[in-house]
Amino acid sequence: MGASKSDSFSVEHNEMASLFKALSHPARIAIVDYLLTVDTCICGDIVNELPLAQPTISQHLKELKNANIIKGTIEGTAICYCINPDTIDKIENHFGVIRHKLKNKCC
Amino acid sequence: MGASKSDSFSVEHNEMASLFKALSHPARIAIVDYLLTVDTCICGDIVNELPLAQPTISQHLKELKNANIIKGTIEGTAICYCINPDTIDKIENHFGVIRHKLKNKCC
DNA sequence: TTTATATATCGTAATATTGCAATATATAAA
DNA sequence: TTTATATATTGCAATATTACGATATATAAA
Repeated sequence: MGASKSDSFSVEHNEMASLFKALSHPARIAIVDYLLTVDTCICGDIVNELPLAQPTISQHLKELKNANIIKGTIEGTAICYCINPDTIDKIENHFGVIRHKLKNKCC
Repeated sequence: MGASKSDSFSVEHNEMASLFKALSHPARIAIVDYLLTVDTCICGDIVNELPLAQPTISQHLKELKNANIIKGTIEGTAICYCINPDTIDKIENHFGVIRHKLKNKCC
């Protein structure tokens, strides 16, 4: 085997797992962090910020985009990336539910 | 290649990535969800709840334990698993910081 | 049109993850 | 001690991820 049995789980569980998978690599955490640090959304220099080759960064950006964690809009030759607040909401909400359920627990 | 270049990233970025990696599989999301659903922490029946073989579940539980997302204490022959609220705090705090930074952004 | 710059895609090697059968371990009950 | 029950570990095959060189694409400037 090796493929995860995603068909066996609920849509919601799969959705949350996909979101977390997109955030499960330090380079992608660093990208999100960097996008939040710079003042504007015009971010053509992610490649210079991280110790990875350009194709590798492009691949990580694609995964973040596919997971709807970031959005990219074309600005001339560069691409402007920024965080998608809706997805952050979704994740925060997930932990809000966990927090709420934890309140009624023995530990 | 294939191994992620974790040495090249900050300890904090690696830590957050590890937490998300532990949550990046639908079975592990389902386990956390189930632990929050049952009334008590005595949870010997996770195997019956999920469509996976016992060794597979054991492996997923181990990953959640290694990431400090769940704790397990021995209760006779069974093991009592429950969520570690401290780790939930850590993740919520991470998104709190993101949320705060997003407030000062253009998009 | 040519050149420069920014990003994406392809192909591929190295490594990691997933899932499970078989087996081991450990405690409780008989 | 023997048997039953619960969980962990081992070993391995199938698949996924990571990283990057080479190359493609696309827009801007010269």
